[in-house]
Amino acid sequence: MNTKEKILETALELFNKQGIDVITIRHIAKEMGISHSNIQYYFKNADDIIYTIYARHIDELNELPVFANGPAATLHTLQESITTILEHIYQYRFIYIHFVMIARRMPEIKKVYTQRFSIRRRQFLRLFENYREQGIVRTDIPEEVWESLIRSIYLIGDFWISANELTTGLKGKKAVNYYARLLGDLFYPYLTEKGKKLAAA
Amino acid sequence: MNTKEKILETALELFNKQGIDVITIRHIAKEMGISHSNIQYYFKNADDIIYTIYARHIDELNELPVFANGPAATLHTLQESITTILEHIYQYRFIYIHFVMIARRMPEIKKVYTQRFSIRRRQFLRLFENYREQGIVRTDIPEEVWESLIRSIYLIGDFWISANELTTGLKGKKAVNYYARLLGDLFYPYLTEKGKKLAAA
DNA sequence: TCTATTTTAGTACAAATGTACAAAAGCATC
DNA sequence: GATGCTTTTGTACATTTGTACTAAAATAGA
Repeated sequence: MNTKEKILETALELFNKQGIDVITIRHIAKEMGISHSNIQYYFKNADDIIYTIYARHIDELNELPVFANGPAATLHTLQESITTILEHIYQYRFIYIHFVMIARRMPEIKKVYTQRFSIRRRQFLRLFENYREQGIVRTDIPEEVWESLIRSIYLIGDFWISANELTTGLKGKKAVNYYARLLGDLFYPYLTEKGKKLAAA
Repeated sequence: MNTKEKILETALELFNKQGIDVITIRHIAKEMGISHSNIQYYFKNADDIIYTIYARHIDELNELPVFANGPAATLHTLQESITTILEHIYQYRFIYIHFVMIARRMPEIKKVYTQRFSIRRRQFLRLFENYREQGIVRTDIPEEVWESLIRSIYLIGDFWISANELTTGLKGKKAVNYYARLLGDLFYPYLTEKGKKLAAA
């Protein structure tokens, strides 16, 4: 019904399927059966659409309990949170495939990203501390290695979409589960005996 | 002197600096002070140039001792090999920033990539086995976790360039060292006491 | 119903790009 | 110096894209 919403919906679909390097305002219009001028009425250009979609994605992520209330205390809720996040990312996968290109064209996106990372980094450090206190993870790991782990988690979180398209080629839920597990496995060698039991439970 | 070589050189420079979405044959020609028809004489189009550069990069990687003779036996030579590989990747960074886009446009690249991965995967599995026998890494890690580690290593190896541009923003050698260390740290929790001592030595 | 506002469509234009082609210039060989 | 091959240039054309502008259609409020 709502033209603006339908434009965003169609754009997301086409961007995900074919990429922002191929899809123009005119393609979106043709797909919708409207004139490209009509799209221009709502969005200045394709970048404007991309930015709107990106902002929506970030808003949705920020509304997730994990980010709103801080990371989950137990290993299982953490794994569930990861899966939920990856599901959201999969829905907006074109962003991640063209992340650098988008960030180059729209510096605000880079700024927002950097801010988010520094917040999430602190959340993760707190979480690890919590896990150490609970005896779930090892206490003999240097601080810098935890820092590296966080970086690696976010690197994988941001680029598993690209890696999947390049190699594994999984679709939808299968892709999400595969990479949620990959992120889980990243954690494995940090677990104590107690942690392993809790994770297996 | 050699026009063809100079085209490849200039193209690499411009692609690295500005991205393949911005740079066309005409830009490369203008930068070189020659006509675009001249470039067309050597390369059918921009994708042809990209493919040639990609092939050269892969050839260079394959000539590295790590891949020619199999992975390094000691932890230090492994770390050195990683650094060398990342240096090569940095030189050809545009490929990694646009990896999915390039692979979509040129399916042969995807094919070559997949083949390479399956070879390297086996090399890594052998290396881990070797390390277990040497008592450098833990023997209580499930097979699937080692598999996941390999995937993670290659995911980071392929996309640290993008992550760096998005967040850390390091240049040249600094970027290489930072991410070589990140990959090294990924290994840390797998090390035995003996392994840690060898790594610190 | 009339009017003003919002929404949609049509068109037109400049700039950029890929591509093709012919001519000119350079160069080596006879 | 003539000949043939390689390299380089200039130009031209169709297509695509972003952008601007005007007019028509739809809608809401009086």
